[in-house]
This record gives sequence, C-alpha cells and structure tokens, in this order.
Amino acid sequence: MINITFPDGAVRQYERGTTALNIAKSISEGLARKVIAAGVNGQVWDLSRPINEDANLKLYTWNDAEGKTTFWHSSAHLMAEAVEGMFPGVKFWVGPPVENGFYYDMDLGDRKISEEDLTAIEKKMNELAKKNSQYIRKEMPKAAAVEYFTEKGDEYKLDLLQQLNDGEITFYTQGNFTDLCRGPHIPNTGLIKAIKLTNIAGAYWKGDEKNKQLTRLYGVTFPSQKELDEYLVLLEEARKRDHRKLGKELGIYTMDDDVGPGLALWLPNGTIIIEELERLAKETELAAGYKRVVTPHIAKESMYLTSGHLPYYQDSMYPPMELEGQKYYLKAMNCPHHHKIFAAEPKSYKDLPFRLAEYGTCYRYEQSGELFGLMRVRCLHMNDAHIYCTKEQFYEEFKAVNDMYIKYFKIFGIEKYVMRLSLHNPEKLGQKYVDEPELWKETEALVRDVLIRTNTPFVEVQDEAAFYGPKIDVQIWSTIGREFTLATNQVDFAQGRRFKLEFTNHDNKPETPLIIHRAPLGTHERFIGFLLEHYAGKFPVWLAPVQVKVLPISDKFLDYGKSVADKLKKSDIRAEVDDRNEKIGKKIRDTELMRVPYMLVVGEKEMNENKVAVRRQGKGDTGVKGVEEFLNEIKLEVEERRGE
RNA sequence: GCCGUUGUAGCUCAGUGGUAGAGCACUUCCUUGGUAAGGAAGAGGUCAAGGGUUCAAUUCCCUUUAACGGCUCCA
Repeated sequence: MINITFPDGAVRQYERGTTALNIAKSISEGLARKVIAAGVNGQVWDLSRPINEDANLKLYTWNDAEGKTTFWHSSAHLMAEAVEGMFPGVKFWVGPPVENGFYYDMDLGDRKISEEDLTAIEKKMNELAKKNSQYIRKEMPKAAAVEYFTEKGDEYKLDLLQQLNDGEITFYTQGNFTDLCRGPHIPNTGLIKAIKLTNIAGAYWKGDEKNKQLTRLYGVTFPSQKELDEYLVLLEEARKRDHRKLGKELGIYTMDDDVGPGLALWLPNGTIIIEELERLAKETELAAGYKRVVTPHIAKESMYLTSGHLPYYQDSMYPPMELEGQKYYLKAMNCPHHHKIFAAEPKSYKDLPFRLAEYGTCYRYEQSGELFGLMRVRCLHMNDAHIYCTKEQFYEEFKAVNDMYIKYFKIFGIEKYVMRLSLHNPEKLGQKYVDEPELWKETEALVRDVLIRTNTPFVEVQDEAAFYGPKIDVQIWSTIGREFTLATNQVDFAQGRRFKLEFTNHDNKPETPLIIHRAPLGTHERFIGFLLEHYAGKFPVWLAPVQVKVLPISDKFLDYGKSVADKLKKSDIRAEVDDRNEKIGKKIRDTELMRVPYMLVVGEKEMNENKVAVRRQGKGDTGVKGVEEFLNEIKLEVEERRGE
C-alpha cells in the first residue's frame, strides 16, 4: 500500500500502482467524470499513469489552469490526427496549449489549408472525439524513437529528439495518431465536446525568421458546447472594446493612406485626451523636480553614432535625408538630444540629480506587419525624461520613478499589469548589448534591489534589456490579448560615457553620471489606445472629450440650453448643446453611444427654475439640480481626476 | 519583412462577366415631442491603384498598396 496525501493534508492509503483516476473514483463518481489530469508531487500526470510510491496528489479539473492546458494540449493532438487524415504526409513540429486554446505547427509541403478546410477539420475532429479514443502513454528508448521518425521521414521530430535524453522519451497515441510528446494528456478524446478552429497563420520554425515558415493552426476546445458559446460571446465583447473600433466611433484618431501607415492623425476628441495627459504629466513632473525641454525632430548621423543607437537600430529608423554631404535622421528616441542639453553647461554634483522631461515626438520605421492600431505606430509622442544622477542617488531616483508609476496607475485604475525586470543575455554581449559584463551585473542588482526593497511584485526575464542597460517594463494586454509594454523605467550606464557626460564631484574630479530613462505614461499613442480599451470608451470626466451634453427637450428650450452650456464653458467644462431637431429619446441615445459622462436634459420645468435634469452615462436619470450645484460638483470631479 | 485573408457610399455591410444596392450618418421639409432610434423627400460611389484576359471587368488573372489574423521585431 502507498500513502496518498491530498491538498487539505488528508492521507489515504491505496494499492501500489493505482492511478489518479481510480483515486478520484474512490472519492466520488462525479469527481471522476470531471477530473482531467493529476498533480503528482508537483508534476502534472496522466490520470491513467500508475502511481507506485507515496505521493502528494492534486486532482485537476477544467477549472484549474493545469486542467485547461492538459485539455488543450490533448486537443492539439486531436487536431493533428484530423489533419493527418486529410493531408497524408504532413509533418508536425510542436502543438502546445496557449492562453486561450492551442496551436499546432505543421509542414504541409506544397499544400495549403484554407478557411474552408478549417470547417472540415473541425468536423473531422468532432467525429474523432466521439470515438472516445484513449490517449495511451508509452515510454520509448531513444534509438527506437529515432528509428520511428526516420522511417516516417519526419525531420522535425528528429530535431526535437536530438535535445532529449534516453529514458525521458515518451510517445502518446490516440486513435490513428502517434506523437512524440512528454504529455500529460486527458484520459480520452470523448471529453472534448466543443471545438472551434480560430485561425491559420504562418510561423517561423523555431521562431527564427531565417527559418522556413510552417503553417500554424489555432483552435480552442471546451468540455461543453455551452462553454464554447460563452467564450464566443466573450470574444465578441472584447472586439467591441477594441481601441481601433472605439477610436473610430468616438472620433479619437484616424489613419490615412496618403499620410502613411502607422502615422496616426489625432482628431479633436483625441487631442483633448492628449492635452489632459500632458497636463497631468507636467504637474507631476514639475512637482518631482523635473525641468522641461524641447528638442528638434531630427539630428545628424554623428549624434546617433556617438549614442550607439545607429548600429543597433538603423533598420528601424526612417532613412536619412542627405543635405550638403550631411546625413540627418528623424529621431527615433529623445535621449541623445537630452544628453546634449546636459552637456551644454558644465555640471557640478550640486546640480544632480538633473532631470529633463519632454513629450518627445519620435519616428520609428516599424516593419509593416508589426503595425497595430495605436499600439504600434511609426510616429509616437513619448512621455520621456532622463535623470542624470550619481550612483549614491540612484536608489532614491529610481524608486521615485517607480512611485510615480504607481501614482499614475492609481489615477487610471490600472490593476492588470506585470512589472518585468528585463535583464541582458551574457551570450549577446557586444552584439545586442554593450560589452560591459561587470556594469551589467552591478546595475541589474541595483534595479532588483529597488523592486525588492519596495515590495514591488515583479518577474525577471533574460535577454529583454535595452542595449545600454537593464530596465523595468510594465506589461499590459490589449483586449484581443496581445502583450505590450505600456511604460518603462531604464538604467543606462553606457551613453553617459559615450557622450563624455561629466559632472565635477565633491573632490573636484570629473565623474560620469548614471542615467535613468523613464516613460511612465509611455507614448500618447499606446497609452490612449490602452485607455480606450481599459475604459471601454467610457473615460472618466476629466479625460472625456465632451464632458457635458445639454439636451433641450425641444427648440423652445434651445436658448436656455445654450445659456447653461455657456456657463459651464466659462468654468472650463467641455460642454456642448445638442441643437438638432430630434426627439429627446434620440438625443439621449446618441449621446449615450458617444459615452458622454453627463447629459443635462432641459425643458420647461428646468428653464423656469434655472435647473437641469442630470443623467449620468450608463446610469440613467439621477434627478434635477440647480445649475450652480451641478457646476460645482463637476468641477470638483474634474479637479480631483476622479475615476468611477 | 514573412505566411494567410480582405479592400464596394462618411460608417456597417449586401451584390453582380452587361458600368451598383440596404441601414445608419448627411441635406431639406413636416413634426416641438420629458430620459436609448418620429415621418417624408433628396444628395452621395473612377466598386483601393495599375496592368492583363474578354465584344464587355467592380466581378476572372497578375502586380502594387493598405488594413486585418499570426510569425519575427520593439531603443
């Protein structure tokens, strides 16, 4: 007998060689029907795998992340079985679960899978699922595995096998499909009740753009049709709050073929949001001791050679303009310009920390396929600043920047983000990163120290640093699930020396400052794109392009409505009057759809009493108020930059 | 940049080898209506651009361009 310990600490005895499925059955039939995979001593196992020793056991269902990934990974195998049936000779690479579903990369040779084929594959998968085939695990000696795939002529699986050691190789078979796979899998295909193949895409083999492009098939499956339906509704909801859709509907920005790809034109409504954000940044930065500067949009090649940017980023800069034998580049970053401002006048340690801020306009020639609404553009306005400080000042300065982030995130109610400590990769010193192994270690430790001492939750990732130093990126997700860096806080130990930036220290000796690059509000483009989705277009009053819409019941009250709006406008409230010849219901509907926070309905009663009937967007009629009273309330709401 | 899909009115989208349609928006008129769509009439399109096949191309083919779904990339 062996002892099985459950998550609640209970211990029960079972026959040696029992399985997680048997254990589940011993608890209840209902559980046995729902269970998908098992956690055995922290590893995810097949339910049918014999347990031969004492173990900690956790049973996973669809509601657990481990359950879902197992379910989806098994679904990828099912999809592969269907594809192999329809496209004999297809070769498979890998088929992992992802955040919402799974994919499988495959080499179809000269054949192509079309959208219509997806429906046929779905149908086939449904047929195969109904056969209720078991997923059978089999341990394989490496030689036998190599022989199997050599015979099959599958160079992809042979490539995978190369990295595996004898004794850790397993095959899984369900129905007519056998795959090299470490598992685990669900017990049988019958659990997969609802299938949706979502899209076809190209993907480079091993993620390297120099390699051949494979066909990637994405899909998602569920244990019931109901869950699939709910998922599709959720997707539809997400599409509705896509910033590209809302940006158009709310008149925030537009793109034009004659202007060029990735070059957003800010419409009046979007410009109001830009100006509110800049006002916030300006207030915050002045209070934090920053000095504001303004720099040109272009600079000579020599500056980017000095900074070191050119060799790293030439391909993603707009090509240079040549004038009188000089090359000028559109700036892709503001730092070199700021460094020149630092260098313009001699500095003493008494001038440090020296903080320069600018909403800088940058141009980056992002590859055409990378452009994405406002989130990835070619002209961007960055909430940039550079802080020049001594090593001793670094902790306080870096921490202050971090605090500024948190302050901003609170204002906007941003909660779903990940702070990512992005480190260098020692193997790429001299290529992707400046070759200063010691300085890398030192500054990485400095940054990590700030995060730890401030109890900031973060994840560490290798090979994501800037070329001049480590950084903290704030990662967020667009409504359709794509990940972006919203804000960034970077250390730079390289450019100071390259630009020969110096200050005179206490001992009257020249010393190079450390530089912090920071952009807590990212760029206007990405930040507003994010906010559109974050608020689903319902901006808080202080950011709303139109804060108040006055809706006269009929033309007879138009003059009164205008007088109310004028009064609000005199107090810097963005108010408009709906003077169209429409019924009140229509005016309300249109104003609601434009997400105007406050609607003031005015008719006979209101006019006679100098009042307004206040309607809050999304909340309906909230009663009648004096004009003064409403004005005072909304002024306060704007001033405090109140959220909900 | 690569693989795939798409491009028809300001917007959302039908449609066709014989030079185009709906709803909303817009203009005018009627209506003056109290909390999510009042009615009528009208105007609006080189069917992304260029080339080819054809008696005839918005429709079929090719190229370009842009957007979209991914991959790669992101100072």
